[in-house]
Amino acid sequence: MAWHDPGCTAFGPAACAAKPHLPGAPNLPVPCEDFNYEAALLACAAGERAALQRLYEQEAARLLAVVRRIVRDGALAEDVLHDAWVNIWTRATSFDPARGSARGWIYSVARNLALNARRDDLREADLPQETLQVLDDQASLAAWDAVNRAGAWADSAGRVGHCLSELEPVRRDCILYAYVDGLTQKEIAARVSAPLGTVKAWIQRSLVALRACMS
DNA sequence: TTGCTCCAAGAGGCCGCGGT
DNA sequence: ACCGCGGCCTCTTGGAGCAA
Repeated sequence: MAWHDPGCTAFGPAACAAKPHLPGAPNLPVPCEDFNYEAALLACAAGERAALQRLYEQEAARLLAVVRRIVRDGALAEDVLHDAWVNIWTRATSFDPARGSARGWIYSVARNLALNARRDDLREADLPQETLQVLDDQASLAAWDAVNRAGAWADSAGRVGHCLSELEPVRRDCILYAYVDGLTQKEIAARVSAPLGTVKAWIQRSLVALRACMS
């Protein structure tokens, strides 16, 4: 699944078209804070393919980061994400705005698929049944959390953005390269033209600073 | 052909040293 | 005290070799 419509074209494109990138940030799609997820999802349910494209442009990068953190495998994450978009498209009609936010629903779809993929990997390792049950419980909790606490999640994401903006640009880049783009520390060092040891220290200290800021 | 084991290479986290 | 830098250690992953 690959669309090539650059930039943010969410509902009300004028509202976010002028939104600037973070200074020096990686070239990621620009998420729109006022993106109407519910309208996009309902449009998907009505068969409007362009709505799925807008959702993809809005959330693809962040969903990939979330999935990648769960499955811990880049190629598998992309497969999971592909399945997630298919599910979002085919199951959009089952979304009920009365039961939770559209964004929470989207993340619950992706997260459940990611957890299932990870569980399948672990099952291949012949894990005890009780461990698998725990993973099932975690998947249920994750879905529940995503649907019922979407507001809190958004607040948290906002705090992350604020705390990231407090970091020096080059250090913020390192964090984004590592945890959004999935680059290795070696690749990051090459990209920011800094010694590997320095990049390691920057990431380590920036994470400490982020934790302190978030707490 | 498949499955298993071993090993080398790479990645990331932690820590210490030296400079400012 | 803080920061840049690099080394060390641990863990993961992928490939080679071998046996069933």
